[in-house]
Amino acid sequence: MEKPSPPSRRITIVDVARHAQVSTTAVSKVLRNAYGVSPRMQTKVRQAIAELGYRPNATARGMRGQTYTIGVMLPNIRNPFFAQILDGLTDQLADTDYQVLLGPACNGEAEEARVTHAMIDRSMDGMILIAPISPRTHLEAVAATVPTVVVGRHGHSPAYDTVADDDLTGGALVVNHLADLGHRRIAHIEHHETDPDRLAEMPNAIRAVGYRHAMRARGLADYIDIASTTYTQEGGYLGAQQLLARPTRPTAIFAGADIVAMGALDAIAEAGLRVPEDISVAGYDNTTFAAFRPISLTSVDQAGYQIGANAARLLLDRIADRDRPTAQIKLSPTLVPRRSTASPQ
Amino acid sequence: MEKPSPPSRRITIVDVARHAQVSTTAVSKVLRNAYGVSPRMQTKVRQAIAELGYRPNATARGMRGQTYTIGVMLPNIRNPFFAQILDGLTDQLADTDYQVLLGPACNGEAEEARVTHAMIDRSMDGMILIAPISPRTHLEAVAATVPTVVVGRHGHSPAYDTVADDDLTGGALVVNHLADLGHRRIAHIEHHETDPDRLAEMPNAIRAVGYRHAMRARGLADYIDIASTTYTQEGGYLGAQQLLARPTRPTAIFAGADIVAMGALDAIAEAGLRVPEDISVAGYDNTTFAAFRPISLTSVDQAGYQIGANAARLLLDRIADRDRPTAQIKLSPTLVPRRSTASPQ
DNA sequence: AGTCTTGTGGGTAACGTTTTACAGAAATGT
DNA sequence: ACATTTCTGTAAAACGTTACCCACAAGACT
Repeated sequence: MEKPSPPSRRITIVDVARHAQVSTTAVSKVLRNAYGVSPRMQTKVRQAIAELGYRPNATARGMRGQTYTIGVMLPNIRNPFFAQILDGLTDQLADTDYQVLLGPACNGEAEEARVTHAMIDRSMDGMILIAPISPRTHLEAVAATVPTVVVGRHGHSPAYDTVADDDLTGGALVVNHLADLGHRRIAHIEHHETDPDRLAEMPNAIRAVGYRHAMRARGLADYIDIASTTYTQEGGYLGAQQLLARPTRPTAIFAGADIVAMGALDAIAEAGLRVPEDISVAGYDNTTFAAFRPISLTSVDQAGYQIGANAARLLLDRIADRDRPTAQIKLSPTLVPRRSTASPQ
Repeated sequence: MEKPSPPSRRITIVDVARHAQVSTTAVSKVLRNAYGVSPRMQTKVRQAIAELGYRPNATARGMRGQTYTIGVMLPNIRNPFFAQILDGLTDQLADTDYQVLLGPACNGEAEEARVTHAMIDRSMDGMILIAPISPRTHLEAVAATVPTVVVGRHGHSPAYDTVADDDLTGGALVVNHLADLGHRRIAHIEHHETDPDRLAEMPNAIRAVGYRHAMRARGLADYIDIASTTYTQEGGYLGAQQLLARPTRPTAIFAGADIVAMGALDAIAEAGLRVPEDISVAGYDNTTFAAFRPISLTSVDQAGYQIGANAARLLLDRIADRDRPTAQIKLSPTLVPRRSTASPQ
C-alpha cells in the first residue's frame, strides 16, 4: 500500500521536446515568443507544455540570460509606508513575467551590502532599492552591474534612475498648515544625521531643510526649534521630552514620521498635556496609524503607491534599454489635516 | 575625460583558478570546504579569491546543487507580527551561508500558488510558508518538491514541519483574564471562515474555538456571542458595530487580532463609549500598536521571534536530512494585560 | 621489495536553458 | 528552368558550477 514516492525528476525542456517530437530549440523559441516558429509548431509545443505541466527552470535560464526576477531591497519591514510602495510595484509588474522577491536589510549599511550582493549573485534582472542608506558609491557600483532604481532618496546620479517624494515641499506643507492655524513656536523632531552624503540625499534630512526654509519664509526664523533623535517611536518619545523641557514650550510639534509622532504623543500624554488643546502634533507618511480615528493624526501623504508604480515602470524601461539617460521622478506629497492639529489657545 | 565603462565580465571560478595556478575543481573544493585540500592550497586559493574579489554565481550553483537561498512566503507585509517572525528567522540564519528572500503573497490562494511556484522555479534550497491559506494539498505538493516549514497553521502533515502558536490556549487566556475581572458577557470578533481545511487549521479559527471552549469551561456558555467578519481594521469596526447593536451589549470584546481591536476601538469611540469604563477590549498579537501607551491594549504575545527562530532551525535540519520524520513545534502564548481591560462597572 | 592505505590534486561530464550558425524547404523573382 | 530570398526547424556550443572518478605521490604496513 505504501507509495514509494518516485524520485520524479522535474520536467525539463527536453521532455517537452521529446513529447512534442520537436527540437529543444523549437520549444525554447515558443517559450520566448521568438521569431521563426509556425502556428502549427506553436500549438504542438504549447499542448505538450500543458500536458506535461512544464515550467521553465529560472535558475538555468539565469545562466544564459534573464531570471525574470526583480529584487527589491527594503530597509524596514515594519514601516507600513513601504507596503504601499510594494503594492504599486507588484500591481505594475503583475502583467509581466517578472517575479518580485524582497530582500530585508534592517541593520544598516553592512546588511544592505549583503543583500545587494546576494541579489547580484542571483542574477536578478533588475533591482529596486528602497530608501537605502548606503553611500552613493555603493549604489553606483550596484547600478553599474544591474539595472537599478533608487527609491526615496534625493540627488541624482548618471548611474541609476530615482523616484522620490518632494520632501522639501512636504516639510513646508506642515509648517504652513501649522502657521496658518496661528502657531509660531513650531518645533521639529528630526533624524540625526552627520554623514554628508545622507545629509544631502536622505528624505529625513530634506524634510528638516524644508522645515527650516518654510519657517524662514513665514518669518518664523527665530522660532526654529529642533530635537535631533531618530526616526523611531523611542526617538519621538525622547525628542518630545526634550522639546517639552525647554524654557519656552512649543505650541506645535512636527514629527518627521508617523512613528515619531507616535512616540511624541506618548511623551505628551505622560506630561499631562492634551492634543490638540495644549499642543498640536503632525506626523509624516499618513500611515494607518495616523488615520486611526481615536488618534487622528495630521500627516503628509507620500503617494507610496505611485512611487512604487513609477519605480517599476522606470526599471522595466531601463531593462529594455540600459543606455537610455537616467530619469528622476519627483512626486508631490499632500497634507492630510486631522484632529491632532488646531489653533493654539 | 569620459570613462567608457568596460564591459567587465564578472569574475568566475575559472579566473580564480588561473590566477592561483590551480584547477577549477580545487577552487570549488575550497569554496565548499570540501575534503581533500591542503592548507597550502587553501591559502593560495583564498588569496586569489580575495585579490580578484570573486563571488560565486548563485545561479550557476543552483544548476548543480544548492542556491543558498531560502524563500519565505508572507501573506501580508502590513502585519507587524510577521516582522517579529522574520527577525527570528534572519537572526537564526545570520551565521549560515543562506540568504533569505521574501515573496509577498497578499492576494489569496492564486497569489500564494504563484509565489510558491516562482520559488520552486528558482531552486530555493528551502521554503518557509507563513500562515498560508492554500489548501493542504498544495502545501504538500510544495513540500514534496522542496524542504518546507509551515508556520502559524495547525494540523500536522507527514510532508512538512510546522511551527505554530497554541491558539487554543491563547483564546482561553483572554477569556479567563476577562472572566477573572468579573466579565460574563464576553463577545468575540472572529475571521469568517467556511472552508473545512482552514476551519481546522487556521489560527483564527482555532482562536475562536479556544474562545468557545473557555467560555463553556467557565460556565459562560450562554454568553457566547460572536461577530463573524474579517481580520482587518474594517472587520473590527463592523464587528464591534454589530456587537454594540445587539439587545444586550457585551461588557468585553475579545478581538482576534490587534488590527481588529483597532477597528473595534474606533467603533466604540464613535458610539460614545469609553474603554475600559464602559467596555473592555482585548486584542491578539501584541503589536507595537497595542503597546502604544495612549492605547494600551491588552493583548496576547505570540513569541514571534521564537516562532521564526524555530522555523529556521527546523528547515536547516530538514535540508540536512530530508527523510527525518516531521516535527511539530507548538509555542505557548502569554497574556499581556494592559489598561484596555478592567472590571465591569 | 612489494602491496595497501591515505592524502592531494585534476579532468570531465553533467545541470537546463538560450543563442548562434546553418541546412533544407518553400516561395519568390528573373 | 534557374537563382535568390524567406521561412522553419535543428545541432551544437556556450553559461559557471559541482560531483564523480581517476592519477599520482608519499608513507605505512607486510
